[in-house]
Amino acid sequence: MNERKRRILQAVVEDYIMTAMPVGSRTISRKYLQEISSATIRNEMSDLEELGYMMQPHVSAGRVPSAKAYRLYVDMLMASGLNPIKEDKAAREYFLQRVSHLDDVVASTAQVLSDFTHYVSLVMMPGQADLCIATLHLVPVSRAMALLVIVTDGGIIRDTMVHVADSLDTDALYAISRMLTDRFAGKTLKEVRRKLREFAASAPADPQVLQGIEELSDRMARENATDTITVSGTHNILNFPEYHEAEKARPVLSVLENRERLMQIIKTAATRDGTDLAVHIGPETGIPEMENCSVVLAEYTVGQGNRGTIGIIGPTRMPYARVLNTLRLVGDALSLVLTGGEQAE
Amino acid sequence: MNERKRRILQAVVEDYIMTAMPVGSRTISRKYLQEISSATIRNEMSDLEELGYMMQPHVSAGRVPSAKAYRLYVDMLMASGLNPIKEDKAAREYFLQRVSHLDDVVASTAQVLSDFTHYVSLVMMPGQADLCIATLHLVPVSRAMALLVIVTDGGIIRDTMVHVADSLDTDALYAISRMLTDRFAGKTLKEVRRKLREFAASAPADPQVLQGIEELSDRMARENATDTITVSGTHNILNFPEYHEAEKARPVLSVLENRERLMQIIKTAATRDGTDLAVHIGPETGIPEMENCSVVLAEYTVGQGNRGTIGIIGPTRMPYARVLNTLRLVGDALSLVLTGGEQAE
DNA sequence: GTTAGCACTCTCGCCCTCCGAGTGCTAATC
DNA sequence: GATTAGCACTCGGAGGGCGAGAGTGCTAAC
Repeated sequence: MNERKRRILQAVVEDYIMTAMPVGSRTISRKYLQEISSATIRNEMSDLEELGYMMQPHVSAGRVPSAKAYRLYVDMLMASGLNPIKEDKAAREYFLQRVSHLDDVVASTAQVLSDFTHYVSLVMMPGQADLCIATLHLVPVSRAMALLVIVTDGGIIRDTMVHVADSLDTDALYAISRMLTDRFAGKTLKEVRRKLREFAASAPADPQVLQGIEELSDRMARENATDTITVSGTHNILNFPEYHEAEKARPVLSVLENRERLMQIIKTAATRDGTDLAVHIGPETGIPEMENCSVVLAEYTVGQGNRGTIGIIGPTRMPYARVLNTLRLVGDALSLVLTGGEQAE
Repeated sequence: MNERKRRILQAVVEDYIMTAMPVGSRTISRKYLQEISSATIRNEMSDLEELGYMMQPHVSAGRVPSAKAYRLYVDMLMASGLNPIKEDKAAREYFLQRVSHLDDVVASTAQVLSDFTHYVSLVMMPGQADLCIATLHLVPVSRAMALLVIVTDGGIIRDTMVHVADSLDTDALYAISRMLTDRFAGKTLKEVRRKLREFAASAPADPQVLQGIEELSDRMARENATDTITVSGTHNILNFPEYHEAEKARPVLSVLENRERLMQIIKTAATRDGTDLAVHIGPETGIPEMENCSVVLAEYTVGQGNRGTIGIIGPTRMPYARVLNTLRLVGDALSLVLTGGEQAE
C-alpha cells in the first residue's frame, strides 16, 4: 500500500462521493492525477480491488469504493486534521439566530442540522445517569400519584410519574421534596441510585416514597435517554440515489422511527476511542438495514462536562469532511447555548 | 344519478381500493354486478366520468375513481351506519394490553394504530386551552428561572419554563404555587387567561411572577397543542403503490415531519360538522402535497369532555370502513384509559 | 333501454440491436 | 522492472420494434 495507491484511492472515493457513479481509470487519470496514465491506474486499481478497497458492480463498469475504503479515507482525513472551518463565523451566527428564538433547543438544532446537510440528523440529550441534580420536586398529580421533576445543572428537566402513599398531601410532598433536594443536590443520578438503599435505612421517610424513588431510578436507568432523541429530516434519505426505490428506503426509515435502535447506533459509537467525533461506516453501525449508510457523531457538553450527542445519518457516499466540520461547528455552538445561555445556579 | 350508477360507482371504488388498478367494465360485470352486461356498465361509466366521479389514465385503460367518488362512497358508508365491529372485543383487549404496560400512552397508541392499519397514524392530545387545571406548581430550575408544571384533570402534564424574580427562593415559589393552585384549580386554561389581569390587580404577588404567568399563558395559547402531536409509521407510506417512487413520497414525508402543517390538517377537520369521525379526501385536506392522500380522524375524550384527536393518513385508495372502525375502537379504548385508568382526584 | 359484436387505441412487456464505457492483457518503451 | 500505448473483449443500458391484451366507443340488433 504505497503513496500512489493511497492517492488513487482518495481520488476514487472523492469522485464517487460527488457523482455516485462507478469511477473508471480514465476518469481518475484525467480529472485527478494527470501525471499517471490510465493503464497504470488500472493496474493499481486491480490491486486495490484485491485488497478489498473497491469493487466493480459489473465487469465493464468502473470501481465503487468499499466500506474499508471509506474507513481509510476518513482516518486520513482525521489524521491530517480537518480543514480549518472557513465559514465558521457566519454559520455559527446563523445557527445561534435560528436556535435562540425557538423554544425547543433540541428540536430546532435537529432541524438546523438536517437543513445544513440535507441528511437525516439526530440530537440526543446527555444521558440522565451522568447529569448532576440541582433540585428534586414532587408535584401531586392525583391521589397516590405524583410527578417527580428533576432539574439538572444544565437546566435540563426530566420528569417521571411515581406512586406515593395515599396519605401524602401537597405539603407533605413538599417537605419530602426539600429533604430529597438537600440530600441529593450535586450528585449524579448514578450516585443517587447507589446511595438509595443506604438512604432508605437512615432517613425517616415514607416507605412508599422510597419505593417510588427506587422505581424512578430503575425507570431512569432503563429508559436512559431513550425519549430524548430527536430525529429530523428523515425524508432526506429519499434524495440519496441509493434509496431512490422505495423498497430500499423503507427498512431504513423504519429503523429511524425506532428509538431503541437509534440508541443502539449511538451506543456502539460510545465505545470507540475518546475523541468527540466518531464516524461509523456501513456495517460498522451494527445495523444490517443500514449497511449502505454512515453515521457521523459529535459530542457536545452541557453544564459541568455532561455530554450529549448530535449526529448525521447519510449514505456511505457522503462528503465526510464537510459533515464533520458542520457537526463540530454545531456541537460547539450548542454547548455554548446550553452551558452559557441557560447557566445553572 | 340513479341507483344503478351508484352501485357501479361503489363497485369501482371498492375494486380500486383492493387492487390499485384501473377498473374496467368487464371486471365490474363479472365480479360485482353479474345481472348487468359490461356494455351497459360501459355506458354508465361514461356518464359517471362526465359527472366527474372517475377518469381514465389513458384511453384504453379502465377507470379510476376521483376524490368526488370517494366522498360519495364515504358518505354512503356513514349514512348506512358503519358495520358493527366484529372483532371489537379481541382488538380492544389487545389494545389495552399493548398500551397499559407502556409508559407513554400517546406514543404507544400511535404505534398501535399504525401497526393495526399499516398506515401513518397521528395522535394529538386535547388542546391545552380546554383542559381543566388540577394543580399548578413552580419548580426552581436556576436563578430567575422556574418550571411551571400544570397537572390537568385527565392526569395530563404540561410544563413550561418561566422567568421569575431573582429574589424568589424555593419556599417562596412554593407559597406562590399554593396560591395559584387555590386560585385556579378547576378552571380551564382559557379561563385562566381571561382572569389573569383581574388577578394581577387583586393579589399581592410578585410582578415578576405575574409577568411569568402572562408569558406562559401566551406561550400556551401560541403553541396550543403543537408539541403534543405524535406521528408513527411514516415509513408505511412507501408501501402505497402510489408512492413507490421516492420522488412522489418525499413531499408527503416532508409534510409529516412538520408539526404546523399537521395541525393545519386537523384544524380544517375541526371545522366540519359535529360528528366525532371525519374523513378528508385528497384536496379536502387543504394540503397540495397530499392530494393523493386521505385523512381519517376520530376524537376521544379526556376527563370532563376534553377532546383529543387520533387519525390515520393513507392513500385516497383506502379501506375506509375498516379504518373508520379501527379509529372508533381505538378512540373509545383510549378515552377509557385516559379517563378511567388514571382518574384525577 | 339493453346488449352483443367489432374495430380501434394504447400501454406494457419482450426481444433485439447497438453503442460506449471500462477492463485486462500484451507488447513496446523508458 | 516499472510504465504506457494499443487492442480485443465484456457487458449494461438506451432505444426501437413487435405482439398481446385490456378496455373503450360505436353501431346495430333485440
